[in-house]
Amino acid sequence: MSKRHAQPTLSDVARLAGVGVGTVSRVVNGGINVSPETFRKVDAAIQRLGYRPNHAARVLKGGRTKTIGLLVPSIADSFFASCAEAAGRVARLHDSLLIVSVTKNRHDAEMNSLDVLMRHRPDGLLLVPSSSSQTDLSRLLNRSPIPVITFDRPLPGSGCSSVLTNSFESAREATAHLIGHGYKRILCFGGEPELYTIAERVRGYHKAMEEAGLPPMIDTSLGPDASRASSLLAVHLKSKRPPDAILTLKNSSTIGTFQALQELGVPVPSRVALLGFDDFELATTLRPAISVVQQPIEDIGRTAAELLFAQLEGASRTKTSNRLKQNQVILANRLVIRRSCGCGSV
Amino acid sequence: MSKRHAQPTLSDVARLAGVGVGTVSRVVNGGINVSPETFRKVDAAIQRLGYRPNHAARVLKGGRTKTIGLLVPSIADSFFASCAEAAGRVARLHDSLLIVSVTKNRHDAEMNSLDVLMRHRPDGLLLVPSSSSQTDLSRLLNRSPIPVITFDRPLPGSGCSSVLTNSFESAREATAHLIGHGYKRILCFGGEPELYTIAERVRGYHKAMEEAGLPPMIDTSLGPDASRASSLLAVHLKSKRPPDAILTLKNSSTIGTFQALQELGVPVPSRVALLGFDDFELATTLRPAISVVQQPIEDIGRTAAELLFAQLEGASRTKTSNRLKQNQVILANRLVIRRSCGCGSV
DNA sequence: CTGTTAGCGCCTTCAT
DNA sequence: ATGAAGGCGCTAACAG
Repeated sequence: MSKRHAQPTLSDVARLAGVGVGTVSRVVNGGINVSPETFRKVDAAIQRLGYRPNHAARVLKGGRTKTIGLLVPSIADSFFASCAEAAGRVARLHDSLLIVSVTKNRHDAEMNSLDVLMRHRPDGLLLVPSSSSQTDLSRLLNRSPIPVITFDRPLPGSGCSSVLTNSFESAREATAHLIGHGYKRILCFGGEPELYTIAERVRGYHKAMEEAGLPPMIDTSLGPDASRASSLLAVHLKSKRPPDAILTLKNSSTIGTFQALQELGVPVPSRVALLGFDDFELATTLRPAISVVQQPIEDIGRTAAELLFAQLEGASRTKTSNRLKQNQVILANRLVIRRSCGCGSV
Repeated sequence: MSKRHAQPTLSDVARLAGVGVGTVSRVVNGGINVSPETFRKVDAAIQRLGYRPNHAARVLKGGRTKTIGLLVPSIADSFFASCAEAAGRVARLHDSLLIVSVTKNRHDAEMNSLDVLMRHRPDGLLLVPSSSSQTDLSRLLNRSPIPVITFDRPLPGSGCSSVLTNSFESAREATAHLIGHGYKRILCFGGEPELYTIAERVRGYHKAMEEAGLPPMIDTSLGPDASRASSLLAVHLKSKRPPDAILTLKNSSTIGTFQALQELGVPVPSRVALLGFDDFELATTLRPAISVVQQPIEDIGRTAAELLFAQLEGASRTKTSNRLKQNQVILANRLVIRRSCGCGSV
């Protein structure tokens, strides 16, 4: 250890233990073909020096980095945070760590983050693509030799497996539930219609309305945060055909809509019923309790990570990775009925 | 590129461009001392091959890993998720990435995660210590040459800088506010009294009660989740000295307490007032709106990260890191008065 | 300006 | 069972 404060190396240990570096290496990696006595000596030296293998050197030598890249719109968002936690658990089971970066749902930030991320040579990548149709993203991913799983949204044409939920079906089901209550003027309300999940939900809503012979009312101008909910809804409520029910398209829209309704003094569900996408902690505590379509958040993150490690292991032992690569896992959402849709109240 | 699918290396690029590896290296690192024409040639080769520097090799060569370790109790917790997001932003400004791992507030998991994390040789560490007094943690940290900043909680005896909030003072202030309302039987309610922040808040509560000549009522048996809030509160409310106000000690306790009160049919604030630690998104939407002590969450994460990078840069240019190392940043909490404490209602 | 070379720390043969 | 040596991809130092 010539330099001050430098971490001890294999040869430091070897010198202290009076053996060769090869022997120390063997000890570190399980100690096969090492005599008990030597093992003891070396181990003592390791402890005394506080030796830790240099990860970079191992990686350079050709090993895995034991890291998984996680690229999500935001880490502060409860949905993605829970996915991340679940994925992290799986990663740790595989002795791997998560390198996290954010896209803000913007293509430029996404490409940039991805570029930085890839420098670190993660063994695999968990990705929530900001858009479904970025050919440069697909090309970049295709050129890279590591497996990529997208979740929450697919990336068509990239050949990546995806973990999704049945947004279309559950939106249709949720809308049908509202229709079953007798509501005729059901507003489909939210923002970011360019996102896959939002588009699918709008499609499901549309289908259900169509099947019921009801005219669709769609407003996806709310934006990523729900700050404009109140003014937007005020207009809707004053129009000639004010909605008698609202289907909101995501977590923040649901909350924003409820807040706006409360602020505007609109009784829920008697004047306007509410049914929203994504469950949230206080949904049962608000009055009325909010009916929602609940996504299996933990399952999404966990499944995506499991799929990734399956490909990682499959790739190292066989070349039939094609079957795995075509996988598309669709998880089922659950309609959780509480009060805001009109159920339970007279 | 002999091996299939292997990433191109410097020498691959050099060969294709017909130059030496050194020249390619120069181009990659900014292109100083390279003729425009050579630069162009090399750059073209880089593009064509899709070359990316091998991070491991650079690190092995002695460079920074450009990663920051982030070790928090949970990443799904909104408080730590927001801290992480803020820290991540700062990290990206410094061209670094976040490696995230969780402790679950358990010492064994913490040591384990730390061990795995340190293998990756992060340039620095952002840590929320599970306990204030783990000598083995301090020892491990001291032996490692990288700067460590703790946040939310200090790690006395480790020499690490910390970013904290004034839990004691703000709890005292919050309690004083409740006392000012005229409440006499103020219950201090929550769980995990072994955590620094909780202990400090209890201390602040205690101080305020003492100053007012009121007998303290403290129950810290709630546990990490607030599942037992309802049964615990039922007992308190049926006792001879039922509380007329409650100070909750953290986010989940506040929410759990509110839910329990609602469930038990206890009117807030008329029968029991509520004031809680940590703001949350729906605090203004609940009825009554919840009064809280609001922590500057983003600032905590950001400041911790900034402190870390300051040390990182300081260390590389001078040895006067001691002054920096003694830093202890205390951020101010803010008492946000809404309705649940009794303000605004008649 | 550019090519060559010596390691960084580790693992993996290959001898012994 | 152990030691010695080569090379992973890169940067920095030196030679031209």
